[in-house]
Amino acid sequence: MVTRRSLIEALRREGMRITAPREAICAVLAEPDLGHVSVAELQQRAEQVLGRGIDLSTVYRTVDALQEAGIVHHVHLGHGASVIHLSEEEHHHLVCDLCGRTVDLPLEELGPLAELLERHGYEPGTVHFAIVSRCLSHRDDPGSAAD
Amino acid sequence: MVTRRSLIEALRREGMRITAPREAICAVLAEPDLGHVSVAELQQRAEQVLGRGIDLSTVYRTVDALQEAGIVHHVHLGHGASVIHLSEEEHHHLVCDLCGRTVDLPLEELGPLAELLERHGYEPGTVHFAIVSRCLSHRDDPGSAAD
DNA sequence: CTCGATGCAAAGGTTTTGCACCAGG
DNA sequence: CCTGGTGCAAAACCTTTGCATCGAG
Repeated sequence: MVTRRSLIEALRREGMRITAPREAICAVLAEPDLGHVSVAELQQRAEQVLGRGIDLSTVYRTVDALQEAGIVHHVHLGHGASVIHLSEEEHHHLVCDLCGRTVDLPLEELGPLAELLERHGYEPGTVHFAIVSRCLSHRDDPGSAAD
Repeated sequence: MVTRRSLIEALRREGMRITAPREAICAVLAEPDLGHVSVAELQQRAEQVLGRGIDLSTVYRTVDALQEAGIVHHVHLGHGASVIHLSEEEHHHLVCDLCGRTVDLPLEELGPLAELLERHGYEPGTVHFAIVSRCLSHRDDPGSAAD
């Protein structure tokens, strides 16, 4: 279980300073039902927590710091902005190439894939990834994508 | 086997006009050893074929047209620009989150995954996708990503 | 001749960077 | 204090769009 405090502790352990914006961002990331958020969403929520504005670049830099610390990862889910999620949350994504609809895949479902990654010298399990395909309602559409 | 001519025929069949830039782009896409190219690379190669400049927006629009026709797809391989590849070339990618190193996966290796996609109402087989993980030399690195 | 394609330029969205100032340790 | 974080502004990067002109059919 990740708490606001444990995230902040991790930052401190990395020799990073604890500032108000970072505390707010950590608070948002520790929200129990948080799936994955874009940097812009993270900014907005953190601003609500903090009660004042936080610059986007600050959010980007804080996310970088949290990535350095191995606490979060970001993934590019097909088109548009990337999303941030806790490294602890080991799930992956199925993304529809056309409508962007996303389904979370629990780790257990990817057993066979792990072996495949391993065989090619890639690390299974640790990193979040996205599988882009097409959902039911777009299965037989022509090739145009949604960007 | 995809040839320059077959690509152009496909465009014509879609009611699209055959212009010099499009012929050059099709010629590049038909190159036998072409794996996947970014739009910028496609532009540069097509300019060499054509012997004069082609505007980037023209390349984007031609790629869109070829996507409409179902001839090519584009994928976002993690960070940076997306890459274009022939739809016919049914392979997928393992991408290292940290260094961008890419391994091509033949379709056969993804058998188990197809069943998984199917179960979640996603279309297996048709769409190119990328699996982002970490390659051997970065397996135990901290979280920082390469963007 | 007509409509679609082109080139150019401008804008849009995401992410990064430079810099002066502020504040955590 | 001193170094690192912040906000602001500007830039970089990828992609899309508006518009006048050109050329394929």
